[in-house]
This record gives sequence, structure tokens and C-alpha cells, in this order.
Amino acid sequence: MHTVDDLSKVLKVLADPTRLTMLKQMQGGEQCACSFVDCFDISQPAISRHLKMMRQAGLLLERRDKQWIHYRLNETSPFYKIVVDLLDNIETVDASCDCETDCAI
Amino acid sequence: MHTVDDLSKVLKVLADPTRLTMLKQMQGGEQCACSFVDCFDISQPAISRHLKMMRQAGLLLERRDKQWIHYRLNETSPFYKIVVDLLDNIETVDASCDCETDCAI
DNA sequence: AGGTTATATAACGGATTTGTTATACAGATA
DNA sequence: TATCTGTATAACAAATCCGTTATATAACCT
Repeated sequence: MHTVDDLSKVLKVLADPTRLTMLKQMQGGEQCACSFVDCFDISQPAISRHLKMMRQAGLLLERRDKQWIHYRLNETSPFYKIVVDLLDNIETVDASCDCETDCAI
Repeated sequence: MHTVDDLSKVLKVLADPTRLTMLKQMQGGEQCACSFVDCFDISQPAISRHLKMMRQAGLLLERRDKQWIHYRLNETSPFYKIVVDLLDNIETVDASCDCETDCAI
């Protein structure tokens, strides 16, 4: 159970097509930040800020491996179920989003 | 099933504490616009615009009775289930929101 | 017709969002 | 150490959001 304020803050984070797509991709497993940079038609700093926003909302966890940072859904977030329920309502996203680097997965 | 763009547009409408509260109240049944005006600490035009935004998103239906307009959730919206599932995650809202007028209900 | 009440629209201002470019930092490698 | 790659931050601009006040419209009531 959440307050109106808490839920509306999370919905604000979710209410963006770029972030929704990123989340949908992470639903399929951990994603390297660089794969998002390759995948979307926006700059690397823009990607970085989208990731930061979701991380600060507690929606993401990160794992550093060498110079690469891998992001995944935070299954322990109090909003995790809400997020995946929403993602399950989205048509499968184009998977033509492969990382061009050596980030190993 | 929805597209990322369609879902993010609806989430943008939902991602506001005033609108979420209004929707939660309408989950309990039809509400007169005037009851929102009495209930929230914002101006009547602000209320009117929140209602318009939700109406335009297809989330609400309206019924005119004399000079009063009553709003309710649109159960035929393709997003209806998503909306109520989200509302069900919200703590019950303070019901001290009674219309001061003769709008009858 | 004239006044009152309920709701909608117009015009505007400040805050927030979301992109950009430039730059800094962290880690790997020659 | 110097440089390259991946990521984050700073500073800024355009667009959008959300409130305001003023005004218009619609329906009711003398």
C-alpha cells in the first residue's frame, strides 16, 4: 500500500517512453548502459540521466564490471510489482538493441 | 496490449497527486466537479483542467444534470484495468470531501 | 430579462522536464 | 605515464506542466 504522493512520484518516473523502453528491456535481463546508448537516438548524457532518475527512485540496481555498468530491475523495490505489471501491458519492444562494445553481455 | 508511447501518455496523466486522488475518489462512485472544487486547495479552473486532461485521455465519462457535471471512471477505456489496479495500491483517501452545493450526491 | 451558480477557456508566470554540448571522472591498456 | 573507453555531471535552451486571475458560457431561478 502506498500514499498518493509516493505513487505519483514513481509514475512520473515511469511516464516517459525512453525510460519505459529501458525498463522493458531490463525485464529481459541485466543491461549494460552502453547498450542503451547504442539503442536510442539520444545522447549518452541523456541516457545517463534517465538511468540516474530510475536508480534514485529505487527502481534499478547497478553492478560495475570493469568500466561497464550493468543495470537491472530492483526486485526488492516496494514498487517492483507495480512496475512489472505495467511492463507486461507493453507490446514486446524491438530487440535490435545490441551493444557494440566488449561489455560482455 | 499497448504501445510504449500510448502507455507513457496515460502514465503522464496519472502521475500527479491531485489527479490520482480524484480518480481514487471516483473509484468510490460518480463525483460532481463541484465536490473536487470544495475538496482541493487549488482554484476551480485548475480542477477543470485536471478533469479535461483525464477526459481527453479517455479515462473519464461525464454526465450533465442541470448545471452540475458528474464525472466517473470510463470502464470501457482500454486503460481502465491498469488505472484501477494502480488505484488499488493507494491507501484509502481522506473522504472528508463533501460537496457543499445542491448537486444531489 | 437579469442575476446567480457551476463549469470552461484564455492569458500568463514560475517550476520542471528533457534534450543538447562541454567537461570531468574511473578504469583499462599501451 | 599517457591515452582510450565508458559513464557521470554541469550548464544551458526549448517545451511542457501546473498554478494563478480574469473572463466566457451554460443552466437555473426569480
